[in-house]
Amino acid sequence: MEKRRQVKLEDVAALAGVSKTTVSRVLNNRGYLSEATKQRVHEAMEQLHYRPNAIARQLFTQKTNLVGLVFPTVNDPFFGQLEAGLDECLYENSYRTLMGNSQNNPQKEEQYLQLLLNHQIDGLIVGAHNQAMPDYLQTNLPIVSIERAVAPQIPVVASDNYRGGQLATQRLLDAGCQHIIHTNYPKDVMTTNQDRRKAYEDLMSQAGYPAITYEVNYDTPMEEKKAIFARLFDEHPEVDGIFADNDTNAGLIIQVAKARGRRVPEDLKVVGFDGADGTRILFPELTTVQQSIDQMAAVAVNLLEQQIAGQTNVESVTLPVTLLEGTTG
Amino acid sequence: MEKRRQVKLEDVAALAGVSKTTVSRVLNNRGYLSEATKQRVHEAMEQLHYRPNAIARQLFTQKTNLVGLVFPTVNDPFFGQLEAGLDECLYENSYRTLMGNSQNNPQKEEQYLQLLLNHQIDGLIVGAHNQAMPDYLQTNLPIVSIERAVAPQIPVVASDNYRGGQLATQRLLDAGCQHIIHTNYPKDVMTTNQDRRKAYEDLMSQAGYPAITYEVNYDTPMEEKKAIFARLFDEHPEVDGIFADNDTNAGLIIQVAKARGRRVPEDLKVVGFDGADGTRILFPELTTVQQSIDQMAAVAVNLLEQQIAGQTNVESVTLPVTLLEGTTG
DNA sequence: TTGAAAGCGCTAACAC
DNA sequence: GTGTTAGCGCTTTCAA
Repeated sequence: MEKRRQVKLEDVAALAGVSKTTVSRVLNNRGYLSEATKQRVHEAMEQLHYRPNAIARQLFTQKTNLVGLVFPTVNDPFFGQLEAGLDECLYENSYRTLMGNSQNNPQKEEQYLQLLLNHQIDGLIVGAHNQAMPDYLQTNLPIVSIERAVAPQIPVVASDNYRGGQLATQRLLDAGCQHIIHTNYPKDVMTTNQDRRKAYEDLMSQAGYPAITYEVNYDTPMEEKKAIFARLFDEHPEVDGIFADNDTNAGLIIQVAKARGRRVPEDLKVVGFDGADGTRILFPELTTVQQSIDQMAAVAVNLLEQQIAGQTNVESVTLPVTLLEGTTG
Repeated sequence: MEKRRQVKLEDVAALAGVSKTTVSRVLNNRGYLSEATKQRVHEAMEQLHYRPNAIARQLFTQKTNLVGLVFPTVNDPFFGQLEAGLDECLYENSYRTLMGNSQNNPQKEEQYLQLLLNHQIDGLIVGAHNQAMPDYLQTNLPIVSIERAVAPQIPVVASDNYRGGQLATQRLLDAGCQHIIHTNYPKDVMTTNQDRRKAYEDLMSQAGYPAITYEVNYDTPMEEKKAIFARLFDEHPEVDGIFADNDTNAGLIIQVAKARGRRVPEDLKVVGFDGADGTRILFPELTTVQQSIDQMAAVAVNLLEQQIAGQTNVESVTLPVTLLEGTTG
């Protein structure tokens, strides 16, 4: 493959009849320069279509302005909105975004992290939903975690999941449900979703009802998820309310329920969790607990900025949730 | 800010008692090396937790293994699935993904492109939906476009949009609709969506009906979109069928219609376009034209690979679409 | 089978 | 105001 010869600083210097230093100064607008020189250099740059080589600069400055994002997938209303928000906020702080979709595969997540680190990223925002917590996260690389406890010293941005779980469960209880079932990740998955379960269990216990949780992992294929929900209805035909830990599962559950002749909300009430914008457009009827997704993104970037600026003891942040009234629950 | 001193190749060399060259050779598995040496070097690397600096390597090799993605937003069922697919395919080809959400803002798109180019990316995949076609796209950087004609020499991966438009319109005609309205981008937006409109217009003309298109831009805020659709119903109360150029608009239209007391599909039939997985979960009732999104991603990466490998005359690819039977149309 | 030295493109002391 | 020079961490001729 032919290597295209790039216009470099030296070429600009030659054309403008100055030294590399001067061009560099013009480029970075540093130091004293005569207007005439600036002018000539700018002209030379234009003429040659000069574009500075970020790699070379990065090698020197040890700063890449790159932030890595590691999430299960971007193909999801919640993560999609979140990553779009992160990208936007990072952009405003003049960072570029390196995307890594781990597909909830621990091995892939590790590989991604390795690669991102090799790329000398300036920071990392993680929200992958698995247990892999490699010890190279123990570097002093600025890291922010979203909805997931990674390590003690890493700040977490999360919704008030316990409160969300309360809102959802209470809503179903208020609607008169007596047999409420919950869906969530397996207990060993270290995500803050577990707080939603905790709230559900506490409220059910207080109300004197049994708490039953069906476990569905993030990377469970869709058909398999449907099979699990079908089993739910087989094993618990008395179910009259379901608190799903995310809207996608809520949608799937409603599909399965309807296919079995259950009417929603007459025979079965369903409350979801997330309330992403995309979901609101396609499925506005869904009653759900809405997270402040855009705010999460903004806060996360802010916490990362703080760390990059050298601040230590960056505090975790919990954000409020609201119940969104639909017709399914 | 204190600069963390990184372990470098030289440190490994010192510890292993060999030269930098040797370590580099071990790293890249190149040249002849005695097993004993390899062993010692590997041990030293482990001991020091050595991680090669990709930036330094990139400066030399002029290859970053980075591919830029420029799309309007990742917060959308279609683009979300597409970018997730691209990221996955690129990952398999050992490329990392640099994300750029242009928000359909030409200025932001240009800035993104500049930044991506400065980062010395190895290739670019674009699907932004605006007219900005900067002439620095005329570099010999490998580029693939998705669903958008950028420049003659840049290969495009697109669905058979004309066929899709036919399928959708014909479906509505077959269902007995006589007043079918279409939504699409303004005519000057250079996207292949215009082929959907063309098909609609051709079929309407053949059937002897007038063709009416309401124009909605990608970046139109949601409330404004709703206002446009409300206007649609005001101006054309006789409408009995709508072919929306994407599922999100279809969803919005159905919301507006229902709010005005129209029953779908009894009073109004709606057919969308895209058929992304996420949409299928949340709104399975929607009749829509499904694009082969995952395949688009795979093909796009393949075309990019071809260009990176030095191949010229890379051909554009058109992919098939299918009508997905729902209950709304 | 291994090492010395030059250089990728840029920046920043330190001179003048 | 501007230039000289060294060096960021790595790879690769070329020589031994």
